[in-house]
Amino acid sequence: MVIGAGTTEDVKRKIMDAASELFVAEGYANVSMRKIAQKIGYTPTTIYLYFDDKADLLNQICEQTFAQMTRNLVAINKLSVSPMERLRLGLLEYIQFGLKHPNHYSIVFNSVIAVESAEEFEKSLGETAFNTLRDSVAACRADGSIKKINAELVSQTLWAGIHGVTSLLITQQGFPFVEHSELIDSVLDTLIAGVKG
Amino acid sequence: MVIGAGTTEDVKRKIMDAASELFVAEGYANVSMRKIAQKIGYTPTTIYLYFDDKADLLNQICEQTFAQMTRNLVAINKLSVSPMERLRLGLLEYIQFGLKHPNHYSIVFNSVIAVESAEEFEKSLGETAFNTLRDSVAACRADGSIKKINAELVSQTLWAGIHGVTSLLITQQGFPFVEHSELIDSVLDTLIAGVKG
DNA sequence: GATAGTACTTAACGGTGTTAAGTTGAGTGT
DNA sequence: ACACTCAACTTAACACCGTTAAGTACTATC
Repeated sequence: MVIGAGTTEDVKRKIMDAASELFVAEGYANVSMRKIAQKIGYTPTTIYLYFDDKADLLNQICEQTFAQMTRNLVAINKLSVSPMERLRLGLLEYIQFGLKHPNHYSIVFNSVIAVESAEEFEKSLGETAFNTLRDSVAACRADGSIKKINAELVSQTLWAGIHGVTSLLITQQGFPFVEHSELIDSVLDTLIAGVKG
Repeated sequence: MVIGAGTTEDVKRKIMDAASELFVAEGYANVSMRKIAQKIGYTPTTIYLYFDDKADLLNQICEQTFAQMTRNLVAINKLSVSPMERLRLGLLEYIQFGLKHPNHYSIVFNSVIAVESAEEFEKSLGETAFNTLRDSVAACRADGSIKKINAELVSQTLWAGIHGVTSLLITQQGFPFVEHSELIDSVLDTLIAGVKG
């Protein structure tokens, strides 16, 4: 095949689509390579022609999803509103995106990432999204709406806060939370009030 | 055996101790029933005489661990310091306990808890620990150091914050965090400042 | 028409959680 | 002393899992 490349990519795409669908519907642990293969009419071994292993397949699916989140966050940072409003919108988008993709979110942020592969891994996924937060905080410091000196510390504090509420709402579904939007607003209010300094 | 009852409990204890040790050392996913059994010189099937299944075994181990956390939190709430100081000490203890038992913490708070069993589950684990937070917040409201009216909302907001930093420090080990104690202090300062109202 | 290489499958290895059925041995009742 | 019961534990197996080495079939090129 000379012009090819289309076919190979098509199969890879079909695998990722099928895996993603099962993954969202049944959760990571309940999705086997055999199930994915069966869904698209292939043998399990075929998947290994396109992905190193199950973790690689899942990582590529998550990377794809989180690339979308980063695009959303970058778009928000370009809006013509005050830096502080942009910051709040970005934090809210992070939470809402996590709640809309709970399985992906849990894979990326609720499972322990081995220290060895962390440097490369973070470069592609979390780090790029986190950079939009860094930018947003820097803009708030530049216009004086945040007084604290250590912008990195502020950014990490904010991340901890929004991750906390996102993660709890995903994992502790049986807990008697107040209404979700009320809790999310409260977390954002609290973080922003606390961070202004 | 007439006075017995000791033996049965001893085996159960041995299983839990062996499982807990492996669990902490190698992580949940890498601990098999066969490994646990081998460690104490029994056959894997013996474990099923004392526990429903692997999840039940792990849950009972986590329950035991988190009972200790609750005892620590209750003790802190009895200290003769101001309600606000007690609140902060309790929040700090939660974070430090999580970081000291990262595997247990991840099982309980970083994996999705099925909605069906959540009511009973929460009664025993999270709920009792969370109640110490509710008490502490109520004391702060009573003495005027927290002005916000909705104490439940304040408690849940605080939980989201401390869970966030605990969870991130456990799972995102490759991320270039500032020094842990600095980040933890920042999260606590931010939450408390934001929550006073 | 032989050659090379791509796309995919067959068959298997070593592992997993879990269960039905069997064994062993100690305590009880007669 | 002998049969019985019952608890504690094991043997053997089932149905799955992720993964890999080897093989097949087809297609494009020389």
